[in-house]
Amino acid sequence: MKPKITLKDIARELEVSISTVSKALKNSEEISRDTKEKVQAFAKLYNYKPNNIAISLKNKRTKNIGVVIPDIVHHFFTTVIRGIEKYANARGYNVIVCLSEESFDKEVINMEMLANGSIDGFIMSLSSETQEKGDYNHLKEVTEQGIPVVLFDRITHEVECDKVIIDDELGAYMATKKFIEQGKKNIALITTDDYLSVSKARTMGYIRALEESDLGVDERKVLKLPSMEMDEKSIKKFMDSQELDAVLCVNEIFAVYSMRLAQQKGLKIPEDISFIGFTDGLLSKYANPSLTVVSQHGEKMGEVSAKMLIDKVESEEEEETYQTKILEPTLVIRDSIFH
Amino acid sequence: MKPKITLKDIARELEVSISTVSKALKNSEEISRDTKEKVQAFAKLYNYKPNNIAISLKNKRTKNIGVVIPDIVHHFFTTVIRGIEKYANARGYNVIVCLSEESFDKEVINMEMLANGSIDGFIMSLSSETQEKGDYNHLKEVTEQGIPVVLFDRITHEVECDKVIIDDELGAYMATKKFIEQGKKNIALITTDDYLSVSKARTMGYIRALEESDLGVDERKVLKLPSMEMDEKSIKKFMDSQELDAVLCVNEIFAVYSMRLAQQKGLKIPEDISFIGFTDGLLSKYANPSLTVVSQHGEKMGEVSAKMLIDKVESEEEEETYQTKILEPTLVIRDSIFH
DNA sequence: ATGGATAACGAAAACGGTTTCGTGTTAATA
DNA sequence: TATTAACACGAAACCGTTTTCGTTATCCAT
Repeated sequence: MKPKITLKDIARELEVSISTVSKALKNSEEISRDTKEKVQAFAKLYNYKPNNIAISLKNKRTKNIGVVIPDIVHHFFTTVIRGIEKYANARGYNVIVCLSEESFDKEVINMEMLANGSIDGFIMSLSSETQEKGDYNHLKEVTEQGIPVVLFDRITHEVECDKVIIDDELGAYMATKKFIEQGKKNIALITTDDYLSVSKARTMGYIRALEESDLGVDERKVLKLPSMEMDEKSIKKFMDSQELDAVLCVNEIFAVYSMRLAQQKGLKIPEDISFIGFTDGLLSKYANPSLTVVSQHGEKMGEVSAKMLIDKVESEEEEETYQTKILEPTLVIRDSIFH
Repeated sequence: MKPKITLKDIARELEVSISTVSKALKNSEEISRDTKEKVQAFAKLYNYKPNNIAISLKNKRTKNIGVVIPDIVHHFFTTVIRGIEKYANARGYNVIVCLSEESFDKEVINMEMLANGSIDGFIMSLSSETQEKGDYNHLKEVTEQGIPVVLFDRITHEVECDKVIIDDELGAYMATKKFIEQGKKNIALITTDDYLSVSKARTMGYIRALEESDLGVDERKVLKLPSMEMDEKSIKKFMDSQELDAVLCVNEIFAVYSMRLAQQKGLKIPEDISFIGFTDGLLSKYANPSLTVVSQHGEKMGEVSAKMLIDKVESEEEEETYQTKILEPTLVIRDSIFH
């Protein structure tokens, strides 16, 4: 086993001071050509690499960014992470991923762990429990310490920080409008309780589209589940209780499942009943029929979030000005609606 | 903005030395009750938390583990990460995720970045490019420096380190045998080139099952794609070229896609043709019909990997003894085969 | 009064770097 | 020859902890 070599080791071997070695490796003008060459050759030979931790301590910069998300086994979050990771990596940053698993306590603990010097900033999406409680003190504490935070997707307006969201209201509006244009009359919505910021916005978009049309909103056509967890019984009961010809769902799982229920009843998709979901994941692409979705552009969202965070981390000024970037959703047309 | 408070700050305010503060906070016997209470009260009041970086430098322990995987937008890797994260977190470790994106160079760069003090050990799954090249020097360098490594799923025997895999050969054997038991005669395999360790093992299991039966192996019934990337044309051509009554696929995407091809030809699943895939993801569960799969137990795999790594990191002795854990795959029966 | 034990605390080194500010030597200039 | 500037390098502080090893002061026994 050959352990890592340090500046001190090089200094000792070459009989110069540590400062000289440090400067020589940085090609400082202060050091003579001779010495520099000697030091650099020696360093290369023994594969010297500076210790990240020591540099972090000195610079008060870790080049790590903390990502705290509710779940990783959801396609959307996964793509966001990929976007963050790609962008951050290109700028020399590493990504520390922590999962809150929709739990307020875990979110708090994770943030506290990371806030003590492990990271330069946070990118996060709130757990459902946090949004339900409406308690954002852990976020406020972090921002008060001067640690930059970027909130994405599941955000709150009670914390002053940068934010990145897609226009969920618009996405739902576009989808609902599409149904209306295609002559659908009984358009249902399967969503979750309003405390989830995204569900609330999507519900509003659905309502706006219907109110703009002659159809109007029928509350019986809206199913609000307690969470994003799959709840087969409630969906089945809902689907069985009425005649529908279009269903908008806040995620792809609900959509694919309700498509199957419709198929089991012998309905033809999209002729008898059409479906649109949120999240452009594998499921949508390979479902049968393939599912039309409102794409949230997760990877783009991750990229934008990472850029905002790193820009703030690296900016000298302490501007207290925060922005909210709103990305446009797009409709990815597939076979679950008319083309 | 109130910046983080340090030992030095407390020492100055309370007019004691830094050492005294440090000891007082650790409840050292050396310090008088009075002083301890004073210090602890002050620390609590100002919410003192030790700086992780400083502690890391001192202890030469970061409490971070590096996870390097080819891709994160694959259900299997995602579940592994979740397993790692849960276990590591419970033991006070954070997880730094780096994506190689199936690229050898990125894998090398990521490892070099992390190996300079940022992490206490690696958990990784090899990129396809690395397995294709067969160049494992980056892994060897890391282990030579005394940094523990755990390889999972996509492993190599050329590196001495702990390993965690599922018995891919057995998984494919079980699946193929199931087809045979159900009277299937023309059993195809859609896999990738043998350089991917998992594909090779699965192909071997498929072959063993067939050879044990009267059927024997027909090379025309085996499709080897260049990578795990979806290749619709090749699969379509393969499926159209012959009469099959069962198909085993090395992932769920290939399986779901070929199921759809069969359905388009008017074949009934599972009566006319049955399907089994690898990876128990969303797709399998919500496909229509739902897909029978060989479950790889990703979360368990992550947990086991994390346990092995952390145990090694925290063990004093430098035992040079490595183990390979082989997890048993299980068949998750769904509607794409007879029940 | 002297010696030793004990209690309570501080100084300083160490972790591995970066960086500021000398300092000694040499060579050029007055 | 004396002064000075340039050159090449080293000492030391610093980042925030932990930890070892003193160093006082007090107290008790002799």
